Amino acid sequence: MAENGRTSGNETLLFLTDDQLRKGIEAMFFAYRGFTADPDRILSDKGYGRAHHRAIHFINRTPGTTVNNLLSILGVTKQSLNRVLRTLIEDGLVKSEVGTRDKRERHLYLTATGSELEQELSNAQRDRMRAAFRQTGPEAVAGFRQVLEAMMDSDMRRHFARLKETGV
Amino acid sequence: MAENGRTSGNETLLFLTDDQLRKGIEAMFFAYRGFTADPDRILSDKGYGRAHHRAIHFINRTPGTTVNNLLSILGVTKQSLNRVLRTLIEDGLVKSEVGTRDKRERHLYLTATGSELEQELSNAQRDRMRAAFRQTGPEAVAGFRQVLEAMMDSDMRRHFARLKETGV
DNA sequence: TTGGAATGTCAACAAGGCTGACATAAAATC
DNA sequence: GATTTTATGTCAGCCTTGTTGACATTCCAA
Repeated sequence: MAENGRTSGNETLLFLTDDQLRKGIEAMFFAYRGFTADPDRILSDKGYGRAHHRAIHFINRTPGTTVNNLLSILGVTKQSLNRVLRTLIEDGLVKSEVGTRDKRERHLYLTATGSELEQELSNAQRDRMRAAFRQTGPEAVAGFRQVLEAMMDSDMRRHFARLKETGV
Repeated sequence: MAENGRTSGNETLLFLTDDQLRKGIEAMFFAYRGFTADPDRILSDKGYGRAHHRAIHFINRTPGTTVNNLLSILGVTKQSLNRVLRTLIEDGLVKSEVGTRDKRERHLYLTATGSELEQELSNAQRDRMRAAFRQTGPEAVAGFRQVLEAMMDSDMRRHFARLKETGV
């Protein structure tokens, strides 16, 4: 057994028992399904998938971002991202502009149509998150955010922290 | 704009601004990657994927569960689950027993080998969760769990609640 | 000038979702 | 007893989204 909920100082930490940790794990599993359910529905109507949503979300968040930066945020291969970007560009949701300083780079932006879809997706996702936040209150929300941030890999935490500063 | 962080009663709810909600959304995205990262590494070494992990996890949690029950927890099609179960049974990680009362049903159990893998996976996942819980403290953990539960679809919340009672 | 970085593209493949169709056995119902 | 429904398995085929490997282009930088 890896953990019994007690520290060496004999202080009982009930929230660290295997049982509590398992509940946290299962909560993450079930909640993530809810988290993606609404956008998934909207996307599948339009012939897109979760990968398109992710690309659209982060292009919206950091307009003009390069492909490489997006790759490192999304953690996929360039071939995989490229397939998604190609369809989004073909469909006129994303535009790709050759860099001025460095012409190798492509800077990515949402078009008006792309922004519309982004709004639709993020409204749906925010609605659910808002309901959950409202229902549980600010202290729960603070805890929620703290635990999630502590659970990230350091690379992802870096991206998250950078995005946090870019407020609306 | 869908939300401005104020109620009709003019009470400012800073944690409900679009910006706060967006941070919650991005936190979920990045944290889920961390959440699955360690098991994914272990699984890919053995030629399995996340789908196998999910099956193994819930068979371990409710030994003797039927295929139908597992389907409803996992939210996939029987064809999809069957493919995963078949390989797990062939590889001797899961055993399937015909029901005694209802002989149409198959009851699923982990074998000793299956239990070993389950332990390895859940230890890895718990290690990360434990580190995050320890780092943030019991109040944050309580909030984390509350918000996640509020974010679930009602079907999933039902499953979650049922599993919660089955303590270790 | 040469090396390396950023990007794109082509091909092939795998996991794991999906639908639809069909088979079987057993339970439930009429 | 006959019929219908349920639980499960299986086959075939499709889609999305991930992977690796190979190769071309462009262009910055040493």
